[in-house]
Amino acid sequence: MDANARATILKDSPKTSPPSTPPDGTGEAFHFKPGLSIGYLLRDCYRSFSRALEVRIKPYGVGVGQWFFLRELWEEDGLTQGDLSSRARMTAPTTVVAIRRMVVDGLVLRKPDDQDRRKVRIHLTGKGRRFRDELLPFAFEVNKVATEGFSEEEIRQFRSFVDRMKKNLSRDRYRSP
Amino acid sequence: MDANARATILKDSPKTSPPSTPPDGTGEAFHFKPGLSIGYLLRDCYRSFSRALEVRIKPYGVGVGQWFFLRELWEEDGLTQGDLSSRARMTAPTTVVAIRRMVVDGLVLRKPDDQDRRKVRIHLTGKGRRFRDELLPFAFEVNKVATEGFSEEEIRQFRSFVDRMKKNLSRDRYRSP
DNA sequence: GCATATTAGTTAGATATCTAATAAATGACG
DNA sequence: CGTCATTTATTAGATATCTAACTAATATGC
Repeated sequence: MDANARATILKDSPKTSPPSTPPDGTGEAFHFKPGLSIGYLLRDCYRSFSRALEVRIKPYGVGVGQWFFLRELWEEDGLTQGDLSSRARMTAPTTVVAIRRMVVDGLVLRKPDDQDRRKVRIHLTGKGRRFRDELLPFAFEVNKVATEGFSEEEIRQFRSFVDRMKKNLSRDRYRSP
Repeated sequence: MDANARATILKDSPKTSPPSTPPDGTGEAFHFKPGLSIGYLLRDCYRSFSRALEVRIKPYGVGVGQWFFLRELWEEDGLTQGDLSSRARMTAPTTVVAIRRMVVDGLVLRKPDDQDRRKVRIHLTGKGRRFRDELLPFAFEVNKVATEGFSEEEIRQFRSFVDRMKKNLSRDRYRSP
C-alpha cells in the first residue's frame, strides 16, 4: 500500500449521468463544481501539508497536535500555557491535552509559576530539546516540497494572498438573522 | 461575547525576553518565526474559512462534516457512499458517520442498490433538497468575504498557487529512513 | 479589607477526521 | 461450480480540535 494513494479513492468515476441538478435558476446562476471552490482547495492543500509533516514526525512518536507547541517551545522555553495557546493559536483546552500528552511522552515538564500560582510554565526536557535538531528540518523539507517550482516572487505572493484571505475572514462578523 | 474575538486569546504578550534559541547553527541557519511559515498560514486560513461557513450553517443544524456531502448530493442525487467518499474527498468511515448523522437529521435516506447489494445509494429527502436553496448561497457568501479586495486575476493566481502546492504535496513520497 | 470581577487552567462532552480490522457481496477462473 | 480475490460498507478505536461550564488564584474598587 502506498501512503499517498490510499486515503481518498478518487475513482475517476466515468460520470454515468449528468448532474441531476436542474438549471432551475434559484437565485445563484453560476454553479461551479464544489471540488473546485476555494474552500475545498484550501482544505485539500492544508491536509496534504499536514499529512506530509505527519508521516515524517510520527516515527518519532510526535503528532501534529504536539508539533505546533513544540515549535513555540523551541523558540522560547518556559512559556505559560496561556502564552503557548496564543502563540500556537490553539484554545486553552487543546493546549491542556497536548501538554498532558507531551508530559507523558517525556518531552516537557510542568512547573507552577512562583509569582502567580495560577500559571503553569512548560519546560522542555532534554529529549524535547534534542528533538528540535531532529524534527525541525522536516518543517523546512515540507515547505520545500510544497513550494517546488515556485519562484521566490510567487512564494511571496502566495503568502500575501493567504494572509489577506485570512484577515478578510477573521474580520467576518456574521450574525444569523 | 464575540464569535471572532473569542477562540484564540492573542494576548499580544509584550515579548518579555528574547527567544532563548541560541544561534547554534545546527544545520538550518535561517530560522523564521513558526507562526509565519506557510503551513501555519494555510492552517489559519482554512480554519477561518471553515468557521465562517460553520457559523452560517450551524443555525440550520448542519455541521461542516455534513456540508461537503450535501454539496455533492445537491449536484447529483442518489450517489453511492463510495462515490460520495471520493467526490467529497473523505475516507469511507468518515462518510459512514456523516451519512448516519444526516439520516438521523432527516436530510437523506439510504437505499440498497438493486443491482449490487453491497452498494448503498444516498437520496436527499425533501428537507435535504430544500436546504440547497437556503444553504448554498452561504458558500458563495463566504467565498466573497474571503476574496474581498482581490482582483479577478489575483483570485485566479491564488487558485493556481493552492492547486500547484496541493499537487506538489500529493506527489510527496516520503519514507522514513 | 472584604466582595466582586478577572484570569489561568481544567474538566466534560461534542465534532470531524483518520487508520486498521472486519463482514458481506460479487467477480474471476481453473 | 467452488475457492480465492476484490469491492463496498461498517465497526472499533485514535487524534486533534472545539465550546461551555467549572475551580482556584489574583486583582480591584469601594
